[in-house]
Amino acid sequence: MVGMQQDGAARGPGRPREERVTGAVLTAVVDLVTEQGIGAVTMDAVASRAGVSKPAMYRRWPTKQDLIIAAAESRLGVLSVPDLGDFRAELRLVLTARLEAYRLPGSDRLIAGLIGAAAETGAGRGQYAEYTERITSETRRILERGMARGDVDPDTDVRAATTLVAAPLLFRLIGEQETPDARFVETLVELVARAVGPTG
Amino acid sequence: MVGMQQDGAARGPGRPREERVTGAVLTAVVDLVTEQGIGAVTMDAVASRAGVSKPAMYRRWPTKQDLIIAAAESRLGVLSVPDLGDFRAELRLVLTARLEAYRLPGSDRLIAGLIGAAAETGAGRGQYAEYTERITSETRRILERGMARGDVDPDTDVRAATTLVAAPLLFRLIGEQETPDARFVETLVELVARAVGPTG
Amino acid sequence: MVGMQQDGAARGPGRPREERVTGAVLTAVVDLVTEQGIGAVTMDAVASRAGVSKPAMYRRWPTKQDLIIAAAESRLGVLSVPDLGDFRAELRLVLTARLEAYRLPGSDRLIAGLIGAAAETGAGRGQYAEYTERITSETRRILERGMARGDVDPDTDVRAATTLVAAPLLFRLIGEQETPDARFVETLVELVARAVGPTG
Amino acid sequence: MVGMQQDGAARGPGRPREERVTGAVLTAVVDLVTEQGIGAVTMDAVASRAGVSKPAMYRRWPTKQDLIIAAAESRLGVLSVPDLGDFRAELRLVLTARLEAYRLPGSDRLIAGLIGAAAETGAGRGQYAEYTERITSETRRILERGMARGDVDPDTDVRAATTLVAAPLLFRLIGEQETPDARFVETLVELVARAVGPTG
DNA sequence: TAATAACCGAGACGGTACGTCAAGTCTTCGG
DNA sequence: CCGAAGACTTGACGTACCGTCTCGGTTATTA
Repeated sequence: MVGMQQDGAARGPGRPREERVTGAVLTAVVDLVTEQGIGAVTMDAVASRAGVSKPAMYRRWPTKQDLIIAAAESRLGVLSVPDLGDFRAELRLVLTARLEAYRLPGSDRLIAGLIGAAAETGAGRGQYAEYTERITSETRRILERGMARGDVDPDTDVRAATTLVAAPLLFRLIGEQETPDARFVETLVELVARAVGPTG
Repeated sequence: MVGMQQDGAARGPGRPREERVTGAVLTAVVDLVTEQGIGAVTMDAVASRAGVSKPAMYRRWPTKQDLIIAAAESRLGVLSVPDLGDFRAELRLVLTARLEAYRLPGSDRLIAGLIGAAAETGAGRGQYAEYTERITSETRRILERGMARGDVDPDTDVRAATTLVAAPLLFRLIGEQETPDARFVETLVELVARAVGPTG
Repeated sequence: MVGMQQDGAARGPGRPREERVTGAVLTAVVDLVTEQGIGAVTMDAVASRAGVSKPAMYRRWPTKQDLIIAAAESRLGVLSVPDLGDFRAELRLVLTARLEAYRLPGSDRLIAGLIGAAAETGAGRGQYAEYTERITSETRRILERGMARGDVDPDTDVRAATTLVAAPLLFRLIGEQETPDARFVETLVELVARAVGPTG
Repeated sequence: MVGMQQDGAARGPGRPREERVTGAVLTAVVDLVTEQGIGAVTMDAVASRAGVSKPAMYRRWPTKQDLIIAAAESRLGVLSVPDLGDFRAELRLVLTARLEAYRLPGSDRLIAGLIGAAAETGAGRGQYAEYTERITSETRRILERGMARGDVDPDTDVRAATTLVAAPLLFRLIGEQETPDARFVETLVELVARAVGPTG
């Protein structure tokens, strides 16, 4: 998270932050995006909807971008894929997890808003890259595991292959403006497996 | 284009629009984005830089989003790939053309701005989808040609494969915040060719 | 009038001006003021309502102020009071003529607009003063006639007295926002007659 | 005043308005009018000159008209004339007070702007009438006092006489475009005193 | 128990951009 | 040359949003 206090640390003096605020704000952002698009995500609108004051928000997220990123992350469980002994199966698990996140209502607009927000400032770009990294890292791990195991071609360019896996779902959601479905995931698994599978 | 008059049509009464304005404005947008990022693309700034008045701009593009979309489109030549007798070669040609467009300075910011702009209004979405269609249509054609020719698996899901081709370059540019290079294109050609190549 | 061609003069080459335009425009101004206030008197609105083009208007009245003054004048017949042998009677005639003009619907707004228009530019001020002069000149004449005749105090300051006569009707209309009536005129005649009547 | 908070009242929650803003803005309006005419009274210009933001101005005065009216009012001290035992003397005092206000530089343009502003909106008219009321009320009072005392004709129409007193100074300033002087006031005192003095 | 420190809602603040509107000019076509 | 139609520049309008700050008050930890 961005700008959040550590939990276990010894709390300093003064009134502690109300837990209520953080949750209410993130929920308000997601709801507003879902119902009315990111155009409706105004700091004032979020504050009003969450029943919270603006300073309380800015204490937690120093800019709007930070808030939107946090809201997007709150929809994306951190994924950890165990070794299933099979590249295809692990790949299917990764993509299905992403699919589920993308199928939540408003995800498309939230992510598009995220991209737009990152584009507006040079400042927000680092945080956005970090966000992307989180999306791709698990894919990289299963590719490497597959190479070690032998069901992925050992000559594969891992970074390129990772991009190949991560991009299509997002492109369908944002570029083609269409919510991806399970069939699409299944097709992708097949295509990617053939692309990086061991040669002949 | 958005809101532009037909060319050959008989002109109505009144003073005709000055061609100069349209070109100067689109150029100004692209230049501003390139030099200072979309944050600098203010309607006033564009007007000032193009030596044009704001009302003249709003007559052509009713909102800022429309203007940004039009500017992005003005950077994208319509691509037509001839039959080269080989799927790999045609695929390389398509991706290289896209690569060149993306390597133009400021393309990343322009496209990110485009996504953000489209996300802000329900209105802009149709135009954005149209923009995506232009990116993907040629790819679809060469896939179909390949299937007819026999160097693409006849069972391939064409739409899914199209997405697989179009997405990674864009993801690298926008998501990973990195300008793609020729090596990446080469790797992609190889991966995609193996993914959709004839089985066995 | 301002900026109008002489009538009898030898006309130059080219299409002559249509008489229709002048009348239609002045009527449109008065109607718009009456119905919606001077806020609605836009050059475009007037042109549209009169079924006339803007250049045609600007050929006749070089600025908006000129047009408004012309419209105001079109409501104010030039007054000429004959010698009635009695100051009170002549004064009553002058004030009644003004009363009738002021009672026309929209007169208050037209005059207030006139003042506002004159205030906006140093340029319009001369024309406005000329307009005021036309209002006051007849009053000055009957005062002088009364002094000669003997029913006005020969020591009267004519300019001050003229102001005393001209001002109250206008003040009631504009300042007190109330349409003056015949009783008010009668009272004014009495008050003014006592103010400037022969002493002793 | 227009839209201003009560003084003694318990203040509501939230950051209180800065007193500085109100004063600085009114001063800026008066200065701009004085130096360059009401044509120069732009909301942006006022804001810039007062060192204040536009929204801060619009929070206090919802339209430009309201601001101009408020600025005009800020130049008009509330007048209270004591019983001097003589109608002429009290009348002279009232008119001299008005004269001084009108002689302040820029008063003519400020008042003309005020009339124009009030004319543009139905909304502003109430406030303008209130402004006029303030000008005339003290005159009404001294007339009534004079009637009680006996140096004013008991049959005088008080409202008409009030108008007779208030109007000429303003007409000279606005209509005749001339700053009134002490001699004019003296002449008016004499004329009005004869108009309403006891008969016979 | 008192002081202190950080929190809370409410809402005003400066700044900046938005999209609109009006005035007055200019350009095309046709009469 | 006049007319209608409509685009053009200039410049102001009133609004919206961002991120900050100032209030009066509350809630915890420390002295």
